[in-house]
Amino acid sequence: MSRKSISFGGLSSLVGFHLRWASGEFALDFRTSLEGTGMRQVLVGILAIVQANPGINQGGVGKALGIKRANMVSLINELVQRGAIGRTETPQDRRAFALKLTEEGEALLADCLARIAEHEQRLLWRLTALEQQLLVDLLSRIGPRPA
Amino acid sequence: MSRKSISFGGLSSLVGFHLRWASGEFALDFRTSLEGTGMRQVLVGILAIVQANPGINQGGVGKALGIKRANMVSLINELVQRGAIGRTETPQDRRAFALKLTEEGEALLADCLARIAEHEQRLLWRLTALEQQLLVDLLSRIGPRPA
DNA sequence: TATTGTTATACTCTATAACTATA
DNA sequence: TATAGTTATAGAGTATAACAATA
Repeated sequence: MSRKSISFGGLSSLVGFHLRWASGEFALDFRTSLEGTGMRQVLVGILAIVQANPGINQGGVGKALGIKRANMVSLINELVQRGAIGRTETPQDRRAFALKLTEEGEALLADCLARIAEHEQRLLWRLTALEQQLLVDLLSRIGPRPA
Repeated sequence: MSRKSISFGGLSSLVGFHLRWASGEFALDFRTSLEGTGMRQVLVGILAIVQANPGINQGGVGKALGIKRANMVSLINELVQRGAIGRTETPQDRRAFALKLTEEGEALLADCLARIAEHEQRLLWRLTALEQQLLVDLLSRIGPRPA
C-alpha cells in the first residue's frame, strides 16, 4: 500500500523512456507466449529471415538482425541441432553455408507466429488497427540522419 | 556489396519487431551521447526518479523502474560513491534510507538530460513534434488488459 | 509474518580479439 | 587483403535464494 503514486519526473516526456518500457513489456509477454516451445525472440527472428531469404548465410542473417558473427554461431547451431534449419555447403563459396528451413522449421515458425499474433493483440488491445499501423509507421521512421 | 537487399518476411508486420529495433537504436545512440559521463540508461532513470521523489527509498525506485531489489544495491552504491545521491537514515523506518540528489547529482542529471534531448532529436528528426507526441501517446497505451 | 537492504550466484546477451580456411 | 565461420572470453543485465535488522 503506497500512500501516493510516484512521479517519473523528466522521464515521462522522453520518447526513449516509453520506448524502452514498451519494448520491455513486449519482451516479457513474448517469453510467456512462447513458453514450452523453447524459442526466444532472436531465434524466431532468425527463422523468419531464413524463410524469407532461402540460401542466405549466417553473416547475412546476423547483419539483418544486428547480431555479431561470433554470437551467431551458437544460435544457428541451436536451430540446426533442433532440426529447424538445414545447413548445406555451397560450391560457389566453400567458406559459407546456405541456410534454409526444414519442414519442421516451417511448422515451428508457423506455430510461433500464431502465438505471436495473439501476444501482439494482447498488448495492443487499446489501439485500433489503424493506430497499430500508425505506430509501425512512426517506429520505422526512427533513426539517425544518414551521413 | 550485396547483390540484392534481404527481406524481413513475416517480421515486418510485427509491432514487436519494430519496437525492439527502435529501442535498440535508441539504446545505442544513448550510449554514445553520454560517453565520457560514465552514465547509463538505468542510472539516469534512477537520478530522475529520485529527483522527482525526494526521500524515496531504494525499493521504491526499483519498483518504479522495474529493477529487482538485489540489483538496486550496486546501482545505488555507484551513484552514492560518485557523490550524485545522498543516503540518510530516517527515524520512521530504520531499515530504509531516504534518497535525494546532491548538488552534484542535480548538475549531473541536468547535463545528461541536455545530452539526451539532443540524442532524441537526432533519432526523431524524421518525425514532426506532433508525431513525436503521438508516438509517446501510442506507446503509453501499450500493455495487457488489467485482470 | 512481512519488508528493506544485502550477499552470493547463475544465466543470458552482447562485445572484442584472435584463429582457420577460403576468396 | 578481405571475408565466413569459429573459439574464447569479458562485461552488462537480469533472475533467484537466503540472511540480518527492523516493522
